[in-house]
Amino acid sequence: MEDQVPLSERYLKTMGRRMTPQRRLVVDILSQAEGHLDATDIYERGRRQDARLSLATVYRTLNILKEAGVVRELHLDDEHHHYELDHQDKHSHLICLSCGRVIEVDSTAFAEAAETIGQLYDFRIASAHVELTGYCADCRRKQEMTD
Amino acid sequence: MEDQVPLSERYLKTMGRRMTPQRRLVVDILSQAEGHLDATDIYERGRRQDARLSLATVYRTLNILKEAGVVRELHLDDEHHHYELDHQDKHSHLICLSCGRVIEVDSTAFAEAAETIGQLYDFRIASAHVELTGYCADCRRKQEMTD
DNA sequence: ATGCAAATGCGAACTATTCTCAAATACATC
DNA sequence: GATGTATTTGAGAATAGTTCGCATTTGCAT
Ligand SMILES: [Mn+2]
Ligand SMILES: [Mn+2]
Ligand SMILES: [Zn+2]
Ligand SMILES: [Zn+2]
Repeated sequence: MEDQVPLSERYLKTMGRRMTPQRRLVVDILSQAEGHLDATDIYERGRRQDARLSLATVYRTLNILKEAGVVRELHLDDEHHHYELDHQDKHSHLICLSCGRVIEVDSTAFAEAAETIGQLYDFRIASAHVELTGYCADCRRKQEMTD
Repeated sequence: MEDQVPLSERYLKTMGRRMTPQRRLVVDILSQAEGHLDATDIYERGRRQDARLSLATVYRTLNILKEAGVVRELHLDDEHHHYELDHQDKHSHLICLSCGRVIEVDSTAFAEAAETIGQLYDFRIASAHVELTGYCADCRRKQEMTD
């Protein structure tokens, strides 16, 4: 689960882009992260290793990695985006509209369906992203109590 | 395809919220729209029928309708959100990272998988949203020509 | 009809993200 | 290994989507 860096470098080269220490750092941080990081999280962690890293570079890097299909941009809430590496095992997100909790679920079935659709529409899928928004069991229970 | 209004009203009541002319108007605009509207689209169309409608109300209404599961918030690009009614036939979006084109595809299969997952995790799904980002056939062709 | 919590409008405020541009640097080529 | 150039970076200013504050209005339960 460590070295996503060489792989990412290949993706970048394919797009005619360069590998830089800053980009290496962002990929590295994402590959070591447990959860979903936002741009500021990445920026703060990055500064610990490179005190001159700028936030603009973080954003630029994330956008490039997104276009390369290396990174997924998540819309877990409306405040800002979160990011995760797109390689790891296929999973999707259940997002509770009430408490904001994010439950990760396996989505092998979704991934297969996506594959089929991609072929059907002659569309090269870089990233398949399923968001199921709704209400978790806890919140529904609380809801019922106030009725 | 017309009167989504009574249905929406029921959803609102369930959440202890009121039906207002402004909310009626937003639902009505969405139900008559062909494509995906952003907040400003809705605001401008709304002003034609109610010259005092405010943009803040449009945003507030969309957020409430989203929580009620009446409206889906789409992340078609990074500029702003787009919205569509969540009732109509199940479909998903292929979003080209190069040209921004949005292709609508049937996703009955996705919807069924979502249903199963919801039950498995005891999660009441309000909205299932599949975004497949990647590169459309046209853009891939253009890409190859510049290599 | 009455009362009150909820919703609206307006502008100001917030803040995530992008832009600008001079300085630094990756990397293809020699 | 040195050179040249297109790419990338950092810093801050600028942009723009979205939310907030508050006085006023209004839906709707009683
Ligand atoms: Mn995840
Ligand atoms: Mn659509
Ligand atoms: Zn919840
Ligand atoms: Zn395209």
